[in-house]
Amino acid sequence: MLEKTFDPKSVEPRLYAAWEASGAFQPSEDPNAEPFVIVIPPPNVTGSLHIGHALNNTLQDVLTRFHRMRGKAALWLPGTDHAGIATQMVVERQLAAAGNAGRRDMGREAFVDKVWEWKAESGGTITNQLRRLGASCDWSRERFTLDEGLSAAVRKVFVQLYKQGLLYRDKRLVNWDPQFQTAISDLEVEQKEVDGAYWHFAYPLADGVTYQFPVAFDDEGKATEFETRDYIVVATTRPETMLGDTGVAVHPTDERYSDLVGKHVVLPIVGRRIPIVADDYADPTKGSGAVKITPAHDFNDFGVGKRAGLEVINILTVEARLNESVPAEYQGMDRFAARKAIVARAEEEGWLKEIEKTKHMVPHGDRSGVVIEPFLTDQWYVDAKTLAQPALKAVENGDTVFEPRHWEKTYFEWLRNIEPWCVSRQLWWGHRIPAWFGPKLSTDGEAQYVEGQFEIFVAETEEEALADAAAFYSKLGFDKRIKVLASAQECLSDESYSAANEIGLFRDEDVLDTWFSSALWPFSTLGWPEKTSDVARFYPTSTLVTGFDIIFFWVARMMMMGLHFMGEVPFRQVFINALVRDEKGAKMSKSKGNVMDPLVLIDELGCDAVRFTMTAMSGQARDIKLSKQRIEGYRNFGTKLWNATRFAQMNECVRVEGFDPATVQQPINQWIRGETVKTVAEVTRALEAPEFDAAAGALYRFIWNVFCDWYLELAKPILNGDDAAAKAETRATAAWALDVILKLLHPVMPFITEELWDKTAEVGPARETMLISAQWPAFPDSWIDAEAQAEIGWLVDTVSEVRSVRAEMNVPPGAKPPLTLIGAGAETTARLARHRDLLLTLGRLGQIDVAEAAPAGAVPFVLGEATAALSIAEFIDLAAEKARLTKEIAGHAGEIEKTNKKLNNPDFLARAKEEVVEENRERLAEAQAAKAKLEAALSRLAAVG
RNA sequence: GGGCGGUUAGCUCAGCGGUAGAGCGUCUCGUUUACACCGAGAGGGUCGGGGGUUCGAUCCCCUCACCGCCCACCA
Repeated sequence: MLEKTFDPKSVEPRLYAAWEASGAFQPSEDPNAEPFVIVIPPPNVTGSLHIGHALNNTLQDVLTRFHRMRGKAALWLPGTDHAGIATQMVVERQLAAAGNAGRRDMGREAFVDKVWEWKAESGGTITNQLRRLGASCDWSRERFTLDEGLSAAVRKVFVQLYKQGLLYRDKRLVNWDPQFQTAISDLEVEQKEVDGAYWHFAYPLADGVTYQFPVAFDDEGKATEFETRDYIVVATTRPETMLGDTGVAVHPTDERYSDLVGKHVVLPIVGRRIPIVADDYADPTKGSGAVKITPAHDFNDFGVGKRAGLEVINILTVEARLNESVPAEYQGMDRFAARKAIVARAEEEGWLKEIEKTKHMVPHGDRSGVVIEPFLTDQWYVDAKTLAQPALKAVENGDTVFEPRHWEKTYFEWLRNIEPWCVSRQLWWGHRIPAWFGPKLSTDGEAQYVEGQFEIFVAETEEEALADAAAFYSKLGFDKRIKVLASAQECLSDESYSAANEIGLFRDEDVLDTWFSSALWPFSTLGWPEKTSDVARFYPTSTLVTGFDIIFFWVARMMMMGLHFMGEVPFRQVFINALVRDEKGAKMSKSKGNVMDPLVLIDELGCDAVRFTMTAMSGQARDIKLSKQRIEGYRNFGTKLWNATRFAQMNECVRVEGFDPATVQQPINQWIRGETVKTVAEVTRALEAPEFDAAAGALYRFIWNVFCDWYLELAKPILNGDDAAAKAETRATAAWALDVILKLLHPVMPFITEELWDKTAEVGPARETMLISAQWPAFPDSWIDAEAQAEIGWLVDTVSEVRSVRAEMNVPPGAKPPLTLIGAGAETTARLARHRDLLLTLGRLGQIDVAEAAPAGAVPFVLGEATAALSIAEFIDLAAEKARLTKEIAGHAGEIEKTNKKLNNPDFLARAKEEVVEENRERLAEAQAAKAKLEAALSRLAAVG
């Protein structure tokens, strides 16, 4: 006998181990089995399972289990991401906490070793947590973005893109993160609104130049008053950058300044003469209309500088301190300290004209949280624009479909406006860039280094790079030995070249953006570039389930790389799941303290409850507001199923070998057979779509409101009755329906269903497989019996009406009043005869009669063509009953009026579909009949009262 | 400044051209031998405002308002 409630804590680990041991997580080897493949969005190896993972991975597992049960070769391929910056940060922090040397003191090799050590110890956290969620991943295929095979894939991709001209090195402004001292991509920059100011500076004109500046205007906006100025005003939100100014720009059509173009100003503090140039970028309506230009530290200014041929002066160090290009007193100063110092100096010297407080958007690093600096460096870029074209086309023509569809717009929008992707990072933890630099040598006469310039050799291995270099240099006439040196410094030293008669190469120090390796995930995990059977069988994958926050970071890039290297989309469908928020709709964050830990929830309420909640709520477009109460409700749902099974067990509802539901005779069994078939169809349809919430809803309603609330209640009289045949049939049907329920519910609630699958096999025929490997049900529509549906529908209505009247009239539960049917047709009379016992029990009735007229003092209600009357004279409250009847009549009257209006409208009759018109006619007739009956009852009542 | 969502019962959300739904909460009743993590019943909505299309609009179109998110180099 089952315990009174399900105990998830003891069951979950046991069943998970059993599933894994059974080999069910691995895809079927059957060559005829159609593959169904999901690659997991690899969580950061530093991560731990949060509620978003719980949602995302539940949905993936639901799909995987569903398709597995449908006989597909289901593969859910798991793995983790090395997460460059995040992981490096974690380990650095840990080193610091333990009082160890920092990474720069340790050196690269030692530090990277440390990270691997950390990974070996703690890297398994998240995958173990996925197991607790019940994730049926094929762990034998688990991958890591930095493992041997994936590294080979990364190298191959890098080299090929380079050779195809789709990956190149370029010197341009990048988003520089001074905290991590690395470049980051546009996507890793977050604009945040902060309090700031426009500081208006007056830059003095050089060479004694003056001009007339308008200060008063008439109604038409014409200048009426001028003042003579020997300065030009510029505004800035970043005063410290003025030390790197190399020009002032005004708009070419701005008459106020037209005489000044070509003149110069003398930059305060620095004393540099810098030109005033005309450029469309300057907006005459903003500020003074004149703008200072700092090409090395502003993306716009960089463009202006290029067009106007201005000097580019970098004034910052990698830590965003002022460097040696600024006057000595400011060197080494932090950028924000410098800002204050410059403003103070400007005020003191009188060239600070105004401070205008404002809020403005400032770029911040998404991981470091510090203000990003535009910084001029050499970096590697991927020509994303070119790669984006096939990725756009593939979604445009439906090779890959987003669900919900509207996310495609977001995808298009980004890809159509895509910028080159900066893929190099000045970090240590990651895929080291397979590029080697050699000296640029002058080719006329004696070998000479060309200062600061390099030849680049991109190759998958050092040997290849050396060979490439040897070929290259010998072609130029330098027949030297080529060797790889440890550092750039060594390589640059002329002595080593001259003395040893060799050319030194050094490998690029940088690593690749983590997303570079993630972009290859759908094929690299299958073994590419090796020609593995997995690649052949499982690419392209079926469905990708992920959050909208990484459509750009990940989805779009996988599309680009997948199409480019595999010639096919990486997945057929992208299911975008919502973002989980707290019950008030706020984003969960540790700092807000509103985080719901899925593992705690699993501990408290069971994994199945958490999973069902995630599935049921996944329909929400953008946000899921999660409350614990909701999860409790679904925990209760599990308990309900548990107890229904317990009831079945107590009543010896045992599965019968060879039982054929098609042959059942009892109306309730025919009926539940039909309801079961309908539910199978609906759940199957919903999971195919996938519409997870629809699947969960159908399961919930069927199991609770149909199977438990009605079928089991209707079965009770038979199960307790004397009709042995009916009893046996009902037992077998109940067991059958329960089996179907377990199968249908298994993808969403795997643990409780597997446990019940096992427990219900203690008697009856043995199970051939665990539920996880059982076959998904499918039944013919012919099993839906219209007559049984109608009959049980009538039964349910009758019981509901009786209960409703009893409750409204406050009839004590113990009272067993008689019920009289008046005007019942042959069919109703027959149904009554068949289900008399049921009606007596469920309606708590004393007896049921068929009569010509209602007995005196009976409370009437309409039941199809008949009227039913409940004899409860002793409990009747005349006023209450009058009120009840009056309200019912009013309801029907409203209905009649509305329907009449429609049916009297010739346009409606002429244009509406015939079945709609017919439906309205029926509705009218029914309402009229019901109203008449109730009115008669009301008048009888009035006569009595 | 562009783009995308949302606005339906007290709360959280389904529905998306033909009689407004669910869960939770509320109220009433109930220890009937599966389940109080339960059962029975009830109340509760001019489907954000305004136009339009249609025989008919919560659903389609336009417009406004409010909420949220994403993208964007404006001093």
